[in-house]
Amino acid sequence: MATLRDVAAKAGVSASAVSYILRGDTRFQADTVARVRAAARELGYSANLSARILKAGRNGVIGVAVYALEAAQPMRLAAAITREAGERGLRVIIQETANSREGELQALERTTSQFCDGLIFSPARVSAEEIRSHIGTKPMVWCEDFSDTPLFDAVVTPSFEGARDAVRHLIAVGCRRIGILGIGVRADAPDKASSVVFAKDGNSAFRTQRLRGAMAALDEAGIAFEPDLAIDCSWDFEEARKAAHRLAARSCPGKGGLPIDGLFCLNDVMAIGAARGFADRGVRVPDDVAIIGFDGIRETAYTSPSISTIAIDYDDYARKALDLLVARIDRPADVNASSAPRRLVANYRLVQRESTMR
Amino acid sequence: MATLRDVAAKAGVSASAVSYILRGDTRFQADTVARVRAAARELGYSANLSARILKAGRNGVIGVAVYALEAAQPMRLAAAITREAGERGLRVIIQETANSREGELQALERTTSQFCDGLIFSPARVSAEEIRSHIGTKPMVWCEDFSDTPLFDAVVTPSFEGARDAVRHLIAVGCRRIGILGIGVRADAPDKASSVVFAKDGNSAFRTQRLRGAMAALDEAGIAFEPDLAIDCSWDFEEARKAAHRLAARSCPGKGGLPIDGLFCLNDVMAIGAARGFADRGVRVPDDVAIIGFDGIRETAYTSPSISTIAIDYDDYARKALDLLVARIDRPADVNASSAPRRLVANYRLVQRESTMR
DNA sequence: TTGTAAGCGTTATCAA
DNA sequence: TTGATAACGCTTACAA
Repeated sequence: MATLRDVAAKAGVSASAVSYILRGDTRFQADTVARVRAAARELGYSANLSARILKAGRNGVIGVAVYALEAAQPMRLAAAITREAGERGLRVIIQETANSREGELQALERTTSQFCDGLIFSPARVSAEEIRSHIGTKPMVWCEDFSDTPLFDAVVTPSFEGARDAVRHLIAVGCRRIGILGIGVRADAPDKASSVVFAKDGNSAFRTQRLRGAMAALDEAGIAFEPDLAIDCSWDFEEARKAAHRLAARSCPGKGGLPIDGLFCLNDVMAIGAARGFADRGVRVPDDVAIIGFDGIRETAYTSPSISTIAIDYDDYARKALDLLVARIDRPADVNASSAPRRLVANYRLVQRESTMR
Repeated sequence: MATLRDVAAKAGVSASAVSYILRGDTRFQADTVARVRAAARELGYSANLSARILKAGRNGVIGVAVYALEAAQPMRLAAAITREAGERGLRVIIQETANSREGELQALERTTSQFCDGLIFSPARVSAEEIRSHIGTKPMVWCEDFSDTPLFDAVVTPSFEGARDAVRHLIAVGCRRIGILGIGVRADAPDKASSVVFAKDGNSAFRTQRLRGAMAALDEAGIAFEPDLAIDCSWDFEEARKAAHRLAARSCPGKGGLPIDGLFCLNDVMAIGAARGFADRGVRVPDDVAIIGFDGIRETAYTSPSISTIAIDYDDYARKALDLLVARIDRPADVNASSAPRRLVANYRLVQRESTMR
């Protein structure tokens, strides 16, 4: 492939002149500029980004690490970041962490971080301090960080508010016995009945936020929170489906034998799974149980019935993440080190679909 | 971040010794090796991959370019490649091309190609010659290339065989009036009725293959191909849904007013969309129309009804793509240039689900 | 068994 | 207005 020197030789100037001119430096003579541009075009020259980041410390590439390439929500965000970055003249590369500590460390200390000006990441298995020690001064935006003493800029989902609106919506369409699917019960917690429900793993404070938002909505409607209806479930289609099977099997003195008439799922994947699980057992959605999810992944519009959800505005999320990241990338290292981390909240809206149409 | 020199200084050896030792060279004294390893660990050293590829031309990273980060099929493959590469000690980065010429060129001449030892890619808007001129001698595996005179190694989906099996299956469950959804009618083709059906865009020979496979199955069963039942449709959920609406509206002298009793969709996304479209109109799947898709994306198992499909073995696909790529990466440049491109075919199997259970 | 030195393709400093 | 030149962090002959 053509290098700077090839272009320089062809245009009859020095390599440094080519470097300057191609990056838009204006202090060269018009005909020199023209010659260089022509030579570059003819040779199909394109700057080597590895060399560029090595020397200049920047190359206009943003790295995004996601826990799974096949998970709708993180890829929705990654796609939004790619689009938004493109409009700002930045390129994006994606890497999978497989939700493992090893995968996250790989992304941090090798691949992604080394090719990029900055990272967008939602770590779950590596602490903030470790991250800092791995990436040094390289800017990072930590998605969904709710730490009290954050080390990084963050964008977060309005988990509390969104969850509250979701449950308010269920109540508004007539639900009174509302289940919550996908809570994490801490293994060492005394009992679920004490209403002390915790996230089971890593940095999933947002799960707790969603739970609290749901409980707030119940509370304001004067509906008692029934710990029995807060159902532990991993955030996964098949698990949610099985959970729905169990719910359908649970007999109850009330009507229809079903313990609930509304179900708030802490994410959309579970909502889709639960809907499928109810369909398996002849439970009608929304007639017997209304369902609402959280995230706003595309699939919620495609299922039958389609699923109501708290749709996060991922374009807004991406915009905010890039604002934060680019600000740090553009800032001189010293002032960067001394600027306090900021936390921005993404927009959202409730989308009503068939699963709560009644 | 710690560099080779930092480690060398700490261990009291030269930088080259560190480089050799950390890459497993055995000819150093045991205690030197131990000192270097210890120093590297304490400093949290990790080789800079940009520097490495710049100097050595290799860094153990594979680039995958996909047309959309939110499309199930390419991401299924990207995930499989990531896993398989991980087992071989390689890392993977992903980039989106947005199915645009500009996006594909970006991936080729900038981002992905510059950070990687090789590329896995399914270009649609850039010709083989252009690609060659952009990436030079960098190895690439072209997914779904059916060219008669290939310039690159390729892995392909068994489109003909899979499609034939799909339609054979519809026939086996009793379908006789079989629609085919998602053909591309070439704008300048004389008429569809002449059975000359072409791909509309870029390098989508696999579409033609699927169509031919379907027709072969009809043929061997003695069922005449009815051009009227070959339905043009972009490979997209909403378009397929609308196509199903139109089919449901089409009156017919036969039974139930429906012109078809089976539908082969050239990919799964359309199959899911068509199923949803039929549900919208009260057409029962599989009772009124049996549906089968192609690809084997995860979502086919999740919908209601679940969708039968030709499930491509993407793990096998990934393995084959990496075999081809790694062979070229490991080969010296000269012998590489003179080895003819190879084409491998991925495994597949038919998965029967509710949409054809009858 | 280890070190020296050149160079991968850039960018940035300084001089001309 | 332009051009040498020295890095960036690494690998790899070649010397010692």
